[in-house]
Amino acid sequence: MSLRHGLLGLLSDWEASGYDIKQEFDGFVSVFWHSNLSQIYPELTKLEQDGFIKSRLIEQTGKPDKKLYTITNDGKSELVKWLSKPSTLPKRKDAFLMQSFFMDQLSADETIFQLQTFQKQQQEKLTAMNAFLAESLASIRERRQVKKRVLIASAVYAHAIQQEKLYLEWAEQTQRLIEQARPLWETGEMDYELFEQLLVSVHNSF
Amino acid sequence: MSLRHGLLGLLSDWEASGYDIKQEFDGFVSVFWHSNLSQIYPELTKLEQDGFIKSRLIEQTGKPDKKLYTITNDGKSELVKWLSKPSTLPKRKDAFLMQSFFMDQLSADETIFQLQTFQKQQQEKLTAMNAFLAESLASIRERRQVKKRVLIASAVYAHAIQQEKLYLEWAEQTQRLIEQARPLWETGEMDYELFEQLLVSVHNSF
DNA sequence: GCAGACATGTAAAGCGTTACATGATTCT
DNA sequence: AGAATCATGTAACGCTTTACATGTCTGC
Repeated sequence: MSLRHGLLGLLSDWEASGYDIKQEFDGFVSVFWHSNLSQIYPELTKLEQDGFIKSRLIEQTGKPDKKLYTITNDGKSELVKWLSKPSTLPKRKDAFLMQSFFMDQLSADETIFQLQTFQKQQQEKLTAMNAFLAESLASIRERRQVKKRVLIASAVYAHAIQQEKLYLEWAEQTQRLIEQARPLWETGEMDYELFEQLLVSVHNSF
Repeated sequence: MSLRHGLLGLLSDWEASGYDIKQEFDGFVSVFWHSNLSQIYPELTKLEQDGFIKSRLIEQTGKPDKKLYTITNDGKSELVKWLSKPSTLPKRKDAFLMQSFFMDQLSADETIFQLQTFQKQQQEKLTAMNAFLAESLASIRERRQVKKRVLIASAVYAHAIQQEKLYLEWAEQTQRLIEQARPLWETGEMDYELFEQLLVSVHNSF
């Protein structure tokens, strides 16, 4: 039931089309949610049928016509109801961490290569996110836009950046760990003292 | 296609039943994946049909009989094939961050209450995770278990703990942020200088 | 006596992704 | 000439969750 409430949330302070909403899901909102147009359009139709949003048709020339949605009072109270409900802690699904977990099945070089590939992509993502936040902040300043949503959005995005940064650092650290544990990968065995030392270093890294 | 490979990964160094695997999904593995028995059992059946795993029936008294699965050579090479493939960056879906993003629709007190509720649950989770890691490390030491999987598992788990800790700290920080921005919540307006200052503090928190 | 651990499954409903379908305008 | 942007949708398929179904033993 989260896409539903995500749509209501976005429409709670913004008149938008399905297409507009998709842009947000690919931009700012992507740090905590995403969705496809083929899911968004039917969900908007359902929300309108339930009376939580209503639409008006904008005829355009040169571009296809579009439907702009706004939230109704019913929709707003449904949103507030959802916001007031304590949410269960998010359950993580992370295919890359899962891959990492099983990488004892690969050679040391292959393992490090995989971590490096991830690291590069992650670094690019972080750079883009930093640029995006800087740009947003600049635009907020320029327009002197004092809004609650703007403040929270910054806090949420800053947190997302920190998360991604931590993940990047982990990928770097773990490459060094595998490098140090090379004998274990190469021969399947290792001096217990060194092993213990590595475990301790992992434990102390936080 | 990730549950499939998760099952192969777990069976790659362990003979286990569907029920055993579910225990792992609720324990250690839960930091990066989870699943239900009603999904695990059919998937195991499919994997066996595809020749990636094979089973033997253990007859038990007092308990229901159980099927223990082991990985086949085909299964192992399928796993390695998957492990060697670079995975796309994980896309986050986090209903609580989404709620937070829209909390400008609640009062300052309600917003802080929601963050506090999350904080408490998150604190409990972290405490449990710390205890779990300490226990694992103790058991590893006791059994002098020198294994690649053990080393990676520790690194993965330590990272998961850091992630959760960061999230907890964010919830604490954000409560303070809302507190400082109370005029914005209460009256809808705020001194631009103070607002800018808050934005800068969010930006500098990382 | 009842809850929980052990153990395996099926069925239905809900959620999410990918592919298909259309069509004008603008940019490279 | 071909790709990208704007704009809305349907259909098929796959993945995930929740509910249903069964039955013994152990501990409170």
